Parts: sequence; C-alpha cells; structure tokens
Amino acid sequence: MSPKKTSTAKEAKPLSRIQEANRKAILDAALDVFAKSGFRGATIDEIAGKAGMSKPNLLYYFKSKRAIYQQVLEQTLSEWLTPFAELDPNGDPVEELRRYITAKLKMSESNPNASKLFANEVIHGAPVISDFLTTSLKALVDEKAKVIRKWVGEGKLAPIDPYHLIFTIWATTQHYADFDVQIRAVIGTQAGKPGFHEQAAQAVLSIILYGIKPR
Amino acid sequence: MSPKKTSTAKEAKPLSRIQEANRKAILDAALDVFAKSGFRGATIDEIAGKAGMSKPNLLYYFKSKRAIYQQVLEQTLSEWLTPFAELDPNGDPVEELRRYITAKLKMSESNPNASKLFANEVIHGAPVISDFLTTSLKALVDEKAKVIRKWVGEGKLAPIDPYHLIFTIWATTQHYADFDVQIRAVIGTQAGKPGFHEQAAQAVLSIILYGIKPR
DNA sequence: ACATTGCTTGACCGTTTGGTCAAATCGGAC
DNA sequence: GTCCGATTTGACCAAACGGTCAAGCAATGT
Repeated sequence: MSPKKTSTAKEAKPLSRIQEANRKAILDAALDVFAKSGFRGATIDEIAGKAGMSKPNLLYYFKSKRAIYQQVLEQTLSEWLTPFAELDPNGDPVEELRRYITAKLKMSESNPNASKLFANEVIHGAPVISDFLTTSLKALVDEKAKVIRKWVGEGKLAPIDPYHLIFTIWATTQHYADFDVQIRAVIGTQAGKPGFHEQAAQAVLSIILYGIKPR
Repeated sequence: MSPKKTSTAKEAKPLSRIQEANRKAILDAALDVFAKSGFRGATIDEIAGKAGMSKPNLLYYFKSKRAIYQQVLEQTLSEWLTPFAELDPNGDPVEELRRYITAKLKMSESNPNASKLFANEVIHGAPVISDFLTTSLKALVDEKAKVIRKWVGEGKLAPIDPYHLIFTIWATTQHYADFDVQIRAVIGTQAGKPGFHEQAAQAVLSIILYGIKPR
C-alpha cells in the first residue's frame, strides 16, 4: 500500500538487512532444535547458540520461545503443503498422484526436520496449529477430495474414499522422514546409500498404484 | 548375602499386592502423560497426581523419571509387536496381511497412546530404544521380510520389496493413532462415529491390496 | 504391647530455563 | 568526529522441575 501505515494492526516494518539475516539464522536453528527435541525439550540457549548469538539477543528478535516456534511452524507448513495444493484436476489422475507422492518423498529426504516438527506438533494435540487444521487445511483437503472423487466418478481411479487415500499418502511419505532412525536401524547400511530413496519411491508407488495382490 | 537366590544380578523380588497395584497405576498414568507431553514435557508431579500419590511416593517405586519411561516403553513395545510376530508363513498371504492390518488399526483405535509414545521416541532419535531397534526389531523384521519374499516367490503376492511393504503398513496404521487430531480436524464430526474405524480399515485395505488404478 | 518392616509425605535442595534489564557496543547519517 | 538509534550481552530473577531426606503412619508377626 503506502509507505506510511495503513495496515489494520500490524506495522509493515522495513526489516533491515541485519534483521533479515538474523531472523533467518534463528528460524533455521530453531527448526533443527525443535525437530530434534520438541517444543518443550528445546531451549532458547541452544537455538541461540546454533544461530550464533546470545540468548538475550535472540529475544530481541522474537519476544518468546513460543513466538519462534509459531513462526517456524507456520513457515514450514505452507511450503510443506505446496505440492499438495498443486494437484491438477485437469491432469491425468495417476500421473498427478505419482508426481505428488514422488515430490513428497523427496521432501522427506531433503528436509526431514520439517516433517518431524509437524509430526511432533500434531502428536501432542496440535496446541498451536489446531485452528489452521480445522480451517485452511480442512478447506484444502475438502477441495482435493472433491477432485479425487471426480476422478473416481470418471473411472480414472478405482473407487476409493478420497480422504483415506490422502491420509495414506501422507502417512507413507512422512514415515520416511519421521521414522528415519527406525528405518535405518532395521534395514542397516543401505538406508543411507544414494539410490535408497528412489527405491523407496518405487516401492511405495507400486503398492499404492497397483496394490500387493498378484496381477 | 541373600537368603537363597542365586540369580545373575537382579534379585527376583516377590512384589507385594500393594506394590503391584501402585506400579500398575504409575505405569498407566505415565503412558498417558508421556504420550501427551513427550519425555521432556512430562513431569513426575503430573504422573504422580494421575496415579493418585505424591511425588516422593512415586519415586519410592521407580528410582527416576527415566526408569518409568523405560519401563512403560518396554512394556508397550512388546504388546505392540505381537500381531506382527504372529504373521503366519503357512497362512494365505493376503489373508494374513489383511488380518495384520486390521488388528493394527484396531490397536490404534483402542490404545492410541501406545502408538504416540513410540512415535515420539523414534522421532526424537530413539535415545532409549535404539538398541532394541537394531537388535530385536531388526531380527524380527528380517524374519518376516523373508516370509514375504517367499510369498512373492510363490506368486502369491505381487513383486514388492518386503521392507517397504512393512513400512507402508506401519505408517498407514499408526497414522490413525498418531495423527488422530489432524484427522478429526480435517474430516470433522464423522471421525468419532462408531463405524469410522471400520471404514478406515476398509479403505486402507483396499488401497494396499488392490491399489488405486482402475481395475 | 511391642518391634520391625513397608509405605507415604511435607519440606527442602540444586539445577535448568524462560525471560528481563541496564549498560555497553556498533553503524550509518550528518 | 559526533550523535542517535539499532544491536548485543553479562548479570540477574523467578518459576519449574528432578530428586533427596528425615520423619510419620500403617501393617504384620511375635
């Protein structure tokens, strides 16, 4: 709008260069620490240390531990849902879902902390994002469920419940991020190897697309 | 020394009636609290309160917070894996897996706290049970993977990687326990209704057995 | 009745942690 | 250089928490 102030309640601050850099450092560090230790287990000191500053300095940029948590969670959520929002009603259903599942698995590999942060929040009852879940997320899922139902109606997908399909995709893809320690413990060395995540994507896709009954 | 016993290191204590009752009350309360708040977020005071006793009294039965956690985790783990261990190599593969998935979903419904406790532990790097994961669990999974591979070899299952199939089943079934808050937020009122978990089981089974491609 | 053992708790301690504050330092505008 | 606001931090505080301890209470055997 204007260089002056017209916003409802929040001032549109210019955000100096150093502010921007420090806020980013804090949020990056916070994602690590919150994902590793949960909200309660994380300490401001550790986040500050990882961000390369003192605790009071961190609190100069964010007014409380909760404020950092909220910010990093919010930021993570939106990027996490991007590929889901991009499911194209006009594309080929199987191809769209294949793309989505593949993208989600790649995200779980490249940024497992985002998944863990979210999982932790939800497991503990979503105290911070329950509003978001019942409004924005629900609306988005309802919309995509309609798309899937349309695909089913057109005979382009087997007759499955769209919501449970979405849950199944979320569950399987996020599992590779959230439970990576368990997966590594169970399958041993090969979990870290380069081709592993492609193999996982292949297997998950195969199951979800074709099932396990012999064909 | 001891009156008679000659056990390796631990004495086999008789465990009086009142001890048994109190230990059980503590472990039940601890499961609730640890599942809700995680290890770090849980407080001895809250566990003691829920178990109907004072904090020092609780510490009379368990020597530390960690000791309670270890015990409740251990106990939960074994019962959690029971239906997996019961996969019968001589049964019909599809029927065996259907039974397993159904049982697991039922457990997620009746005792979501067990699932949440475990999920929390693993997400945070499995500090307490990583030994268990790399030894007992790995051995069990390896054994069952062999069974699945045999089934595939006999043409009774489509050619899928057994480990990823197991992970997929774990992921989907536990999702209904760990993310129940999100599921309720997204699908609204019908999540609590009586038939819901049967419907979920139906959908999950349909996807894993037959896939989503039109047939 | 008494003693011994098991069970329970109020009061307390040391540490950790979220958050504050006043003072010091930095950095750009003039 | 000088000034002024932005940035940074050492020192500190209050609350929360895990754990201890000595003393009280209950139960059981003799």
